[in-house]
Amino acid sequence: MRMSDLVAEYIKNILEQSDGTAEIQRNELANALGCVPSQINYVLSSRFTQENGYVVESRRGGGGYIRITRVHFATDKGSIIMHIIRNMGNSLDATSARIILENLLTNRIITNEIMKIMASAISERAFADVPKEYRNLVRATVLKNMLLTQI
Amino acid sequence: MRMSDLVAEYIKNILEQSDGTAEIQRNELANALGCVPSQINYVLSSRFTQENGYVVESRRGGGGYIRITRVHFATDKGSIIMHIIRNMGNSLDATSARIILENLLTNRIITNEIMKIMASAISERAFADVPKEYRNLVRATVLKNMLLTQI
DNA sequence: TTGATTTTGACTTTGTTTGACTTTGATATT
DNA sequence: AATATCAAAGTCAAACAAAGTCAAAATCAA
Repeated sequence: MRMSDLVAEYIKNILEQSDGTAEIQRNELANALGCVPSQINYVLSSRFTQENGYVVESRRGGGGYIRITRVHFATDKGSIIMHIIRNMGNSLDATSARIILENLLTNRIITNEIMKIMASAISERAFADVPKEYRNLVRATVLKNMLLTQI
Repeated sequence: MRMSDLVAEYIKNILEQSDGTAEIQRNELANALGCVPSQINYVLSSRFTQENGYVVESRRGGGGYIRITRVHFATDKGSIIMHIIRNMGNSLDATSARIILENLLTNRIITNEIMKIMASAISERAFADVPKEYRNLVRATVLKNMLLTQI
């Protein structure tokens, strides 16, 4: 079996047993499974993606950690949001973003207040400092991140 | 748990219970929590900053003390948020952002849900596609935009 | 056989902890 | 009043403890 699959399985196991959240230490885990630490990063970025419903947070320095959270989308709301995330692609222009948010509001998946926060976060104005060629990429990533908190 | 978080929590606890002001003795506290005295200074300078609405005063010598006060120059949500926006500058690293949001939550200026949305929108991962030299600029702009919706 | 995926490791960045040394204020001593 | 002593807190840089990045090398699959 591939190392990366082993790592993925290991993390999924923790998620199962803890109902959705796994907090690991990169070096420790790498050591336990007998791989280099950066392998963990590879697995996280290739398998525990937003599209698959995972949120990954981390902190460096003493007492650092990597936390993987699985959002489970059994509800209507959840599957609608995941559907959007999966179909969004990795680039999103401002107009499409607005339409997505309006639809979410219309269908009462998110509240008006939350819609406004999200809209403000991914507006053209918010990305004024981002070089043009990256804006739509960032917009997609940021929106996916925010939507994942709503499941 | 990190020593620094422990110290921060301890101080915040006192602030809660005393409605806004904590007076400690550095050596005593360090001793009680089992850390070196300068750790306290580290925590104060990294977590209880002016931008986050804390004032730290102290006195050396016999009978010395450190007093931490939580201040809200304004009492309404709007002015507190405006104060933060004005003092943020145009660049903001992930750690400072985290601390600002944590403090907004602690002081009940924003709800937990909104804190999470904002945190997800400005996390280091959300900006993975943004060239490094722009990330902190974007983070500041995005956060300001989101905070403005809360006024 | 060639393009995608995985593995590896050297190097970077971030955040925390520690301790030696300095400064300041209060109190006791001359 | 001047000085010595003691009891705080402050500073700063080095050591430590994580995680992240990136690209080369190895492997796999079509």
